[in-house]
Amino acid sequence: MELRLYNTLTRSVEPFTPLEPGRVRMYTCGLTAYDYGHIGNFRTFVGVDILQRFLATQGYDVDSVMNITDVDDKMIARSSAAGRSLREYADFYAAAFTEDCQRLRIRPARHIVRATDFIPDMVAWIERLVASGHAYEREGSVYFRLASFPAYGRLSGKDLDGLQSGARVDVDDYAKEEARDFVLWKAWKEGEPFWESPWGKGRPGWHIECSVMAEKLLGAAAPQGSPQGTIDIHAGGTDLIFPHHENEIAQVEALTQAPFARYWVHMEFLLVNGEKMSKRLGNFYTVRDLMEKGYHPSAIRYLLASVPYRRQLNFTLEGLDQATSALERLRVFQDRIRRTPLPDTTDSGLNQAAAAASDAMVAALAENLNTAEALAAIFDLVRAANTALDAGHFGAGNRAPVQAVLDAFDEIFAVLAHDAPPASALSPEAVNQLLAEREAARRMRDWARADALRRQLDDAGVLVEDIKGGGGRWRWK
RNA sequence: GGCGCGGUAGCCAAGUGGUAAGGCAGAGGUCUGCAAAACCUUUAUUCGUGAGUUCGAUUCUCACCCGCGCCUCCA
Repeated sequence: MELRLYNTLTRSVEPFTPLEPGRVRMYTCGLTAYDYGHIGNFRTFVGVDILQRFLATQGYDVDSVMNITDVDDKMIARSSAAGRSLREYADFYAAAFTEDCQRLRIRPARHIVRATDFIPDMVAWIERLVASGHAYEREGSVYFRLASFPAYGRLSGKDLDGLQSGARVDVDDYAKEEARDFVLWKAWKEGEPFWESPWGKGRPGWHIECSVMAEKLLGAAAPQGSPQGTIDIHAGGTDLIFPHHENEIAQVEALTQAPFARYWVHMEFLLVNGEKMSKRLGNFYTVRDLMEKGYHPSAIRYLLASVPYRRQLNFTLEGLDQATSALERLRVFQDRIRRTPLPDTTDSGLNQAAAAASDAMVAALAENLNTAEALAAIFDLVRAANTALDAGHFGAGNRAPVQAVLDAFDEIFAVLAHDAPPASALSPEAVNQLLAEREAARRMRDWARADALRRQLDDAGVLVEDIKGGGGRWRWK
């Protein structure tokens, strides 16, 4: 089914078709590795993950790149304050980022790249910008000459004149021709890490990193006959539209004379108590914070995924509780259809409902990734199937079709598998031992002992459910 | 001030020019030794406010009110 995507460039939902049939070249602005990512950051990455997973299920080969910025002002300041090298510091938070992505089941981009591994490419690109008159050197720094790129501002809808008058002058940037010009290469300052360049020691500006890595790994692979340098999708958080993505466009298009990206996809913000979650405001939760409070990464992912990406999501612990409960419903259902002994029959109406749910889910996702509507389709099927199970209509012939819908759902949402149980958890053997004792007590109608054992298991995080006719099941809470 | 997103039940949230999906929570019931899970019933005469267009608007138009974001590093 054809995907329709909102494109910031045109401010409308458009049918998506990649330049090269069957292959999507996509770049996502990742994290600056100066601290743990918070769940606001991960909202964007879960959104991107869902987009990429959906494209994959539609048969596309998704050639994706995500960068990790490993040199910037904050990192330099923090790493030196911590008495560690920039590289060491970046490695630590890059590893933490990878770990959090795994917990949240974010599939890694095909290429995860570090800015400092591409410095020579950045220098070369800046040299070309200087040579073509789009950039100039001042006192060892290089700036992009905005006056040379009239198309600036198209993505964000910014008025250039307004920018010019409104711009504040950074103390570092006194040498710029115009206040609105942005830095491509920063001259070295005492005590900072540096790389050699034609303009002396220094380091790249933030914006040039993404442009150059995207162009090297994806733009250069544009298919025959299409504009060189053009990629299919560029994604990131909405706050990146201006100035970051605007600057990226300028840096690339000034040289290639071709569109940098055909679709710009921006994920809306996560709010906390009605305000943007940000490191600066200090109102953030990391995945680790929430895990310490007993929440599961899969529930975090569910919450982040359940609100369509173009809508601001106000994060609350109550919302996370709700997500936990909703997800539990899906898991219990999956357990139920896997484990319940079924009669050798088929409820054909139910299989039709499964097919309808599957179609509705795909259609919802195809319409600009409407995850809320996709979930509704799944819950409709869950209720229909539970009703059939209760009534004894759910037969062996229904198991595979219904499970297939859940599998298709989880291929995108990736929430059904259980999280790793806590390290302190009882071993499965210990759990089974206690369950067996409880079963024995129940057969003896020793309810006091049975209930005590159930409480003991409950305290250890194991939820016990009896099944009619004897036996039971359990799960981690 | 400019640009953008949004205001739908207690909470989260979908959606359409024709009379309100789904989830969570609550209440009652069925089932259960008791639970849990599941199922059934129930919870918005109404979609920020006002006006307009229309046979009919939550959905279109205009105005206004409110929340948030970007305009500076930021997912």
